[in-house]
Amino acid sequence: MTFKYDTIEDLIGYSKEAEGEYLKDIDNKNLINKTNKGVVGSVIEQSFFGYAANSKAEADFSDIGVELKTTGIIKQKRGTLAAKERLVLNIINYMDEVNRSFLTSSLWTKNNKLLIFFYTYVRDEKGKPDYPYFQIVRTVLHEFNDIDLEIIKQDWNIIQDKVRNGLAHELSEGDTNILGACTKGASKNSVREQPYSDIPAKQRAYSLKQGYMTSLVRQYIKNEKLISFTSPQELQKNSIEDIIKGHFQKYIDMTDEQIANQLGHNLSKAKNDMQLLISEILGIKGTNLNQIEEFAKLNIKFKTVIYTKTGTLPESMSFENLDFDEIYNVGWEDSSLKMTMESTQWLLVVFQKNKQEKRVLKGVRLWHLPENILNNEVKNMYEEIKRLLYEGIDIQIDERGKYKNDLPKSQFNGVSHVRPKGENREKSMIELPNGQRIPNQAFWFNAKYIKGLTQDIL
DNA sequence: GCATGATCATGC
DNA sequence: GCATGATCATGC
Repeated sequence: MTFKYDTIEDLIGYSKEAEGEYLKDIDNKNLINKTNKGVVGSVIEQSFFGYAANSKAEADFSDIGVELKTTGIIKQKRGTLAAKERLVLNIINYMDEVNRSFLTSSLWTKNNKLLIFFYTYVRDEKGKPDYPYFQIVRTVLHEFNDIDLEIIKQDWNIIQDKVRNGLAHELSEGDTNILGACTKGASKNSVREQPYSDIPAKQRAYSLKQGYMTSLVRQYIKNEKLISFTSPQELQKNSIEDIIKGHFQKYIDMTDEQIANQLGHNLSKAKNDMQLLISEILGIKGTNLNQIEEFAKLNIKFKTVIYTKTGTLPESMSFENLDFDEIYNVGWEDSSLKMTMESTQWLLVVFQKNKQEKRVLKGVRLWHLPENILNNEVKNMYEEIKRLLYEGIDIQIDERGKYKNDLPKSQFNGVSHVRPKGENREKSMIELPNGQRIPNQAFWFNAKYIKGLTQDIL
């Protein structure tokens, strides 16, 4: 193989020429019609750069230490941009990687400089990917900053520790923050040997998680500025969760008013007020949490959990409105519900009301939905909704004008349910794919389930 | 106390 | 004008 790029600058310079181009105009080898999965990577490698597909261990542009990657951007409901998926890096050879240090790891040697082609992932009117009209919007040489690097090192060590303890078969993407160990292979049966156990482990690859990729989209495409609340030095000693907990520690057992007073913050009824207060607890004034670098990169969202003075948890936890058109058309694996639930970490901020009905901070916890709950209870609920959309939902109106339906209730599996959420009746009616009309519905975690996750904090 | 339907208030 | 966080209302 010969390369015409003697320096990284040359390579970047040439890559910039792809910006604005549609895939159909780059594809001079007619690859779009031959392949589909990974088609963007193939077109960029073979047509734009003109070299043959490879799966070699060294970086794609090994002379200058650069690995080529392509990644899709989607537009979300409200117009914001997000990464379509995690970015998959190299496969983890458990037998070999376990003997390496971070700096000599396959991860670092292959991926420390990434040339990323961001493209818009668009669909045709049938909902299928419209490959010819994928557009390269930005090409970037991405290097990890010091904060990213410390978090990635922590993540790499978490993965290493599991392998060293003979637990490679128990690896899960939820274990880590930026660097994931995602399954990779033709089927569930794609397994590999691991060094300290006889149990075959699923084949996995390092990945940059979706939340992190979305933060790159925001930085590189939208030119958003993110503000950091921690430092590389602090991250060398502590995990993100411990750092967050440390910031909250001195406010525990204070009411939200007392916390606000201490911070010189005026509590308001604004719905982002709790976000502003949490930002201030973390030492940043006047910003929503999504502008904090670590929250963006780790895809941390917050939820308040408010117990009564007697220790009951009256309210379930609501999430996005369900998009019934999507559920009707899209399978579980590609659903936005699965995407949201597997890529988000929730900062649960737990309060309990005191005798005066004031909210008293009891503690915080970083939580993500465990993989087995996602792939069983939540998936089953999704499939049940899908079944009802095909077979018709039983929608009734009682004598008081309340709508009743047979969508999954809290008894369905003890974890989640479907429940209306929206403005008043007139404004919240939506139409289902089969033409039925129903009040807007959202996804909820049952109060009991949330109680089980947080009760010990009281 | 719990389940479930309903809707307010505000930001984007 | 809609999405979303929060909470109310009602019946058992």
